[in-house]
Amino acid sequence: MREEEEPSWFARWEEQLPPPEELTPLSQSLITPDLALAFDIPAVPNPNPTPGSNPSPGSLHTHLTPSSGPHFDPSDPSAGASSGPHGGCPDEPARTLKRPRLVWTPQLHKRFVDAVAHLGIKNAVPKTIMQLMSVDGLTRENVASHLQKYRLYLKRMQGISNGGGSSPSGNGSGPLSASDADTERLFASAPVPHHFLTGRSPGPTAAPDPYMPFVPAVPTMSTLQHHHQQMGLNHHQFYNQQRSNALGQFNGFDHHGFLTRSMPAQPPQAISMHHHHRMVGPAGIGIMPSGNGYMDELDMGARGAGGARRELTLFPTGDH
DNA sequence: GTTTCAATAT
DNA sequence: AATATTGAAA
Repeated sequence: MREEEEPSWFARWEEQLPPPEELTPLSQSLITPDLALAFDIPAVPNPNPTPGSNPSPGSLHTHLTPSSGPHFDPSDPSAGASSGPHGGCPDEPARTLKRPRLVWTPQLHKRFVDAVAHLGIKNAVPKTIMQLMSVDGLTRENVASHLQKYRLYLKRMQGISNGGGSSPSGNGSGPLSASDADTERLFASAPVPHHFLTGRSPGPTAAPDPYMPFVPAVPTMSTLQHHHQQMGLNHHQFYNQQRSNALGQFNGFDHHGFLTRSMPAQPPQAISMHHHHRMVGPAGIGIMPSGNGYMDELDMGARGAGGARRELTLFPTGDH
């Protein structure tokens, strides 16, 4: 890809090759974890970082998916760093990397619900929701998938409130238990705007909902979707985006250096806020005595007192 | 061509 | 069960 090659480059082609250790992590991504296991490749042996000290399950981030995707070999510090001084391979080999599956933490879900609430159910489509949430690393399909499930949940809720006395789990025949699902807990962790259930949208004439979360002026479709390719972002969002770039490009880990070098053990998956709060729970598993079982420390955290919204990211951060 | 949505796959 | 991926329809 560079045109300034010497005539005899072929004599020294080896020099261009990256050191072996830079190649290793790639192999991990090229084969599925299953295959790796099947062939006894020690690629992904131990996702378990710190067994000793509980990373506090009550903690806000660090929801490690038990069997999440690519793991970055902790023993390979220089992994993924790539593109040395030569700049041989400038960027994102990561685009093709399979990203770990998203875990919808209550915080994430909260943003989701807020976004949906402000768009109105009619305008709430994956792309728009995603934009409003402005969580970097979050993809449209992530949202689409969640939205699908959320709609089912809402439908169930409607069904209950109208007709029957069945539990939200939709199991008509079942007793009205609180459901066996985590889903219930997750969805219960965020208030469901009433108009969601009535199926109408909070038009301009609608009664003032208690929802006026972020973005002072509710961005309309028109507001959102112009600007060039990079997508319509309102000023707030644009601000947020630009410092972490990505969104469009992301797909892999640009932040590799950090990921692989600094905190190999950090689940690349969890969601983190850019602040240093710590729900230091008692040694016991973090069970918050709140009604719904979730602390919503971030409910306030999401919005700075000054109105500035903190960035939410799926990437590991220095958050310690 | 892009995005949504429901179905289906992991 | 939770999320991802797919494919038809908008």
